[in-house]
Order: sequence, then C-alpha cells, then structure tokens
Amino acid sequence: MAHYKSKKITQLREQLLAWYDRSARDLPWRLPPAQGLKGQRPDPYAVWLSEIMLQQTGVATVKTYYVAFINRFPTVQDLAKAPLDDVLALWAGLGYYRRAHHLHAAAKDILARGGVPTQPQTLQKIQGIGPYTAAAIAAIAFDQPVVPVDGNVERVLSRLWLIEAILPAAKPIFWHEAQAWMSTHRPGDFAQALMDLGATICTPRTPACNLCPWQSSCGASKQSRQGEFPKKQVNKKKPTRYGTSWVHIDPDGVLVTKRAHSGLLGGMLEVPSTSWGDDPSSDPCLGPVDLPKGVTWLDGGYIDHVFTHFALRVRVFSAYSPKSLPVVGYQRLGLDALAGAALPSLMHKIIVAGRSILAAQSIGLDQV
DNA sequence: GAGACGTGGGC
DNA sequence: TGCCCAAGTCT
Repeated sequence: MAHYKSKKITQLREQLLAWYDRSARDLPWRLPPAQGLKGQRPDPYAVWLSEIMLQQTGVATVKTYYVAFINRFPTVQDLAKAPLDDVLALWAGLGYYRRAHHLHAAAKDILARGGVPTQPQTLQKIQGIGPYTAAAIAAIAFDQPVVPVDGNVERVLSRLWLIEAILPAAKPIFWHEAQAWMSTHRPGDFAQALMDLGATICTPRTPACNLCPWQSSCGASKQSRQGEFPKKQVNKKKPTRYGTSWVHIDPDGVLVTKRAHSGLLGGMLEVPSTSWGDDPSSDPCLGPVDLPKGVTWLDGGYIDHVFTHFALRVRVFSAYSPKSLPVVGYQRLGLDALAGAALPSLMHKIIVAGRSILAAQSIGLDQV
C-alpha cells in the first residue's frame, strides 16, 4: 500500500464515520452510533439473525420479518428449541429457504458453542455463515477489525478507486482492497457506514453523489462514469418451465403436502402439482394420481412466477367439495391458517388464484 | 468456476 | 414485459 493511499484512507474513514454519525439508518437490529460510542454493543443474536435475513434481500422486506421473528424467538435458545416448521412458517415469503434450515441448525450449534463466536474464522464454521456474514457479525457485534464485503462495498469501492476488475471473478481483489480499510477504530460502525452509503447514496442507478461524503475523492464521480461500476459479467437469460397445480378445498381447508427438505422451496408446503418441465404442452394428467375423485375441476388459467434461475408458468385447476375429503399423503390447511403457514409465495399465489375461480363461480361461497 | 437457490420492487 | 437489483452461501 502506497503511503499516500494509506494516509488518504485514514482521512476518508473519518469522513465516512462523521457522515454515519448524522445519517445512520434507524434499523430494528441496529444500535445507534451514539450508543456504540458510549461502549454499548448490539445483541450478537440480533446481528446474526439480521445478517442472514439480509443475504440477497432488501432492508425494506427484511424489517417486517425480522420484527416478527425476534418477537417469536427473542433468544437463540428460543430459536434452537423451536420446531423447524415454526421457523419455516415465519420465513415463508422471504425466499432462499435454505437460510431458514441453516438458521435453525446454527442456533443449536451456537448454543453448544456457548454463544455467537467472535472471530470470523470461527463464525464461518457455522451453517449459513460465509466470508461476508462472518466478517459482518465480527465487526458489528464484536467490533473486530475486519471489513465485510458485500454488493454495496463492491459498488462503493469500485467507483471510488475506479476498479475495473469484473465481478464475480474479481471478488478476491475487492476483498483485498477492502481490508486495506481495516482499523481498530470503530470497525462495526465503519462496516455499517459503508453499507449505508451504498444503500442510500452510492446506489446502483442515479447515485446521490451531491450528498456523498466522498464525492470530491470519487474517481467515477469525477469522470461521470458512476454507471460503469462495478463491472459485472452479464447475466444469462433464464429458461421458462411449465407445470400444473390443483387447488382442492373442502370444509377442512386446502389440500397441501410438504416438499422435500433439500432443493427448491425445501421443507415448505405445496398444493398437489406436477413436476416442472420444459414442455409447455405437457399433459397435466402426468400429475399426482391420488387427487380427490368425483369432483369437478375448474380451469383457473395460469399464473407466472420468476425464480432466480428459471421462470415458471403454472396452470391452475380448482375444485370444492362440501364434505371432508382426506387424501393419503396430504394434509388440510385451514383457510384461516394460510397467513401463518409455511407457504412459499408461489403457492400462496396459486391458492389465491384457485379460490378466486371458485368464488367467481359462486362455489362454496361461505367457505371459499 | 458455475449453477442452484426466492421474492418484490424499480424503471 | 423483461431485466436488474438486494447486507451471499453451498455444492
């Protein structure tokens, strides 16, 4: 590290921390910087939980889930002793459900370890905690001198220093660049300040450079090339897959079953469905053979849903039975229990579509 | 290294 | 509509 850059970094650190002291976002899991300056630290459990929820997920979305989660499971003990299904139900709609499985297993692990580890190296041994999250928890919860590198930090640093390296291959370069900022002076606040800057000022599109404490030092801003950074590999187009689902409602509720614990929507509930294939005209009769017999299936059209790596078009059929109709291998989910169930957004959409078709036909009016 | 893994919002 | 984006991790 050249001496001039080291000196520059010290100055920039102070500018950013000063900005953070007056501009820090007020977040449910966060300790305000003023309290941190008085020697307080946030609850490591809260920091860990928030960081897991924030992986690839926006702050606005996480807030609601975080509050519900921390109220239901105020401590790591509460989480560790809870049934997995309760955890999945609270996670429903947040996505990346493997995170919830990891979180539950990690709670037991953390208990066994006597608490949340303080060192990045140890933190990374825990399920669901990678290089970023380990550094974030160590810095924010324990004021360890590390600089977590997430998408915000990559964007901010690439613009500041005009780093042309292409992500994600260049992740090691960014990690190295970021550690040059490491300091024992307020490392937790510095980490959060960097992320706040990326989230509120140095945004992907139309950054608010005029409000940025680093504007006069920013290479991209000087050259009006903010939009070029960070350099990223272009995304591949995602394929479309097709399937069929059946929404069956009787007095006990809608017919559902639990998906396998591994893979897509792992451990979550689903309505009877075909597998999802590449053929748009695949025969829906290839679906579950144990659907209720002797009911009239109404065609509910289709609904579209987009996953990370493929788009999905599901044809929906729905039917109502005025008397209980149990099906082997399935359970009934009461219609008043939908909101609190482990239903992924996709399945929620499908059920809503199925119900609206029945309602439109005035079928089972008071029940559907 | 590349692909799997959700969802909602912005433009 | 479609594409990008959001505090990544695991295989």
